[in-house]
Amino acid sequence: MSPRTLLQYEIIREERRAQIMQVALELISEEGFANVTISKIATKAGISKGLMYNYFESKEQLILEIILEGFNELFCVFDPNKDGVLTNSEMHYFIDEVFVVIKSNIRFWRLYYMLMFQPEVYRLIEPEVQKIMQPFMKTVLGYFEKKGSADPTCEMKMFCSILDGIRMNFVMDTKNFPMESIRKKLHELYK
Amino acid sequence: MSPRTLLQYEIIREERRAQIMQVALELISEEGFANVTISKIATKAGISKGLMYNYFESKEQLILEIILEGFNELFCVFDPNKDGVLTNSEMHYFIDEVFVVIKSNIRFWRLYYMLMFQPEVYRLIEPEVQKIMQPFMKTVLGYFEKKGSADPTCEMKMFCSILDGIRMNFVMDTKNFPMESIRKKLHELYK
Amino acid sequence: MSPRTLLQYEIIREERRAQIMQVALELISEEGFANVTISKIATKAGISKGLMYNYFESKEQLILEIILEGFNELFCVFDPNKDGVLTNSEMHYFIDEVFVVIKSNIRFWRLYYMLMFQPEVYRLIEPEVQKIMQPFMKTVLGYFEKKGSADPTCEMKMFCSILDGIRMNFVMDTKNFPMESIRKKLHELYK
Amino acid sequence: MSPRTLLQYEIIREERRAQIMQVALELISEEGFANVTISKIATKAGISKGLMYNYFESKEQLILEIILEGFNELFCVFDPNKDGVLTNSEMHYFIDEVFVVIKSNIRFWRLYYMLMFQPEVYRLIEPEVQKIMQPFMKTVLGYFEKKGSADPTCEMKMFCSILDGIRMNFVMDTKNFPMESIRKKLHELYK
DNA sequence: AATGAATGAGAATTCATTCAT
DNA sequence: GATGAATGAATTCTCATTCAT
Repeated sequence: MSPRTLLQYEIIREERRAQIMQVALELISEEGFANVTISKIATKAGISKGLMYNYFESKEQLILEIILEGFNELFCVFDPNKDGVLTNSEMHYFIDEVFVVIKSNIRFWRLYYMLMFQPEVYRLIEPEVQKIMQPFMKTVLGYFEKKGSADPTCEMKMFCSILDGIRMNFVMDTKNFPMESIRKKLHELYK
Repeated sequence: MSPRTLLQYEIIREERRAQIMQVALELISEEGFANVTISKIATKAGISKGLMYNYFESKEQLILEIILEGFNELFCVFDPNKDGVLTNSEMHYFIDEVFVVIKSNIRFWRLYYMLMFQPEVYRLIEPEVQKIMQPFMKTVLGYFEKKGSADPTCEMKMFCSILDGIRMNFVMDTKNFPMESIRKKLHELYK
Repeated sequence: MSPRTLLQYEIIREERRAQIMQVALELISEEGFANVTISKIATKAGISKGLMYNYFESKEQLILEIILEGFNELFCVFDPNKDGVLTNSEMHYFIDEVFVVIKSNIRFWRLYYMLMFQPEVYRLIEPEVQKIMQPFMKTVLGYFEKKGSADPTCEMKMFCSILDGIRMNFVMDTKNFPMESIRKKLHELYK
Repeated sequence: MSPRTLLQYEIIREERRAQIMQVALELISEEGFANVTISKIATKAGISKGLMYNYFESKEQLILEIILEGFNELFCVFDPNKDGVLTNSEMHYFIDEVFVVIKSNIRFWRLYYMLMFQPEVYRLIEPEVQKIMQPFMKTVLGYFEKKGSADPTCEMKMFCSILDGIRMNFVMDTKNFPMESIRKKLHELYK
């Protein structure tokens, strides 16, 4: 029989990669970081340990790729127009998007906050995080400057902290967190 | 010299315990959770590995005790008067205290947020966390109810989220976080 | 186009085999034994891992075939005439040939000495080595006997040792070894 | 009971280290390089795998230490007087010593020649080898210069090659190599 | 003939914990 | 109380080999 075509191999690879990343994200999200082993991921993905290394160079790389992919998905959302200037209505669109994004990817955010507090892992992703966060923060800063805030930097940090706090509490206890009213409250706060 | 009394031994023991816990907290805070071993703690504390087990049943127990002690220190602060009712000025005293508490024990809070996102560890401390947080949240809830808030639960969750967000960003990047202006901002927000 | 004949297939097959062996020899010679994997050989040879097993039963077999083929190439040289008797001038022709042979296949000799010191691999090739070396040694022994040496066996072993030492030092540091003057020195020694 | 004294621990450590190195050298010598695992060494030494790492940082380090210790034992022999000048009688003392040294440590020399042909391992020990070999070669070079040799460098390389060849053939087949007559032959050669 | 995904056995290494002294 | 040698289970990672296509 003839061998698989390159395309077929490519498809298999992409599916497997996605599957492994998915499974790894689930496991980390559920069992915490330290308890997830290559073995567990492989078992849950229904493949052998060895095959993991056909798709990812190392456990570290796998984590890195999961987190980077997660960030990449956020990219478009967090940069609504290219001039980096937020109008009032865009600010509120922004806030809504924050809530959409977190609700649609709880596990990623759980992983994100896990990593934030693991210095040795965070160091790995810091550059990427900065690359995404910086323009976002700059845009927000610009917004407060334009509004004539007395201390725009403080306002911006406050805004980011509030978002972090909300996200954090939401991923910690998804069921009981009143996301919808919090969203409204936030709109009100930045009216 | 006369042999030490039982009391003296007890005091020495307690000091040793406290020292070990202190060292462990420092190490975890600096090097992250996964990289701290019993060996490192023992070395930094100037004792042998074996002796660690004379003071703490297991590594898990050591962590648990660190976190519980940290919470115990917060107890008094977070329950200013026994009726659990906050006046306006008490609320602002409260806010100030939050900032004092975090600034005076950054490492503890770093550990706290580390553990928040480690499900299997968090499970261990959850009861304690609840025991401390519940009265606090109830008090805050009462405050917003008394103020006639339309959705006091949401207000309370928002308040807690904001505090978490601030603490989190502060412990993540202590040097650059504008703690003082954020504190003022917060007072303003809850005027 | 007409399909290839069986003969053509056979030729292609042989060429492929030879190429794989060549590539393997290069890799082993450059990167050492332990670091050469079937994967690397296949990649460098431009074929798939799987196909390797179409040409060679196992990694061990591949090594074996490389070394045996190397020896086969030496056969003719080391047995200049069939009576096994060396005249004086043949002895010197011999010495020259030793130098020609080693210079023309440094990598093979490097592999040869690698294997000499890997008992478990050497065991595999020992019979072949013996089959080639024995007549050679016998011939050399005869030479010294005919010359009336007091201890021809010792002379023969000495001669072989010297050759080994020269080869070894040459393959170890090809660039700096004064091969030509050593060759002359050797001729002088056995004048 | 009182704990062991520092001296007692020191003694235990030194004995264990020596034992492990001894066992490792034997195993490598008998089974070849690639087939010796930490597991095998531990088992033969009657200890757990884990304990190996209490004594040696890594497998690589263990090898390195074995080879360096072997070289250190040779140091004194290979530098008979400090001026680095060999008289005729010293040269012959030298030759005798070469034979004494190799006969008394066959396994070390087997390991040495194994390593010579493993580029990736040899790189590790090359500096040490050079440090020991260089003065030796310089001394031998001086000897041939003083004797008025036409090409002292070539003479020196030849001398080294012969020694290598002899050592190599001896460790390869200790039983059948006529060491004593070869020694005499060598004396004769450099009369 | 040809591919490369997949396997599985085994390698090095780490570390919480135990234990004889 | 105090030590650190010793254990053993678990972890990451490698690679020769097989196999469906």
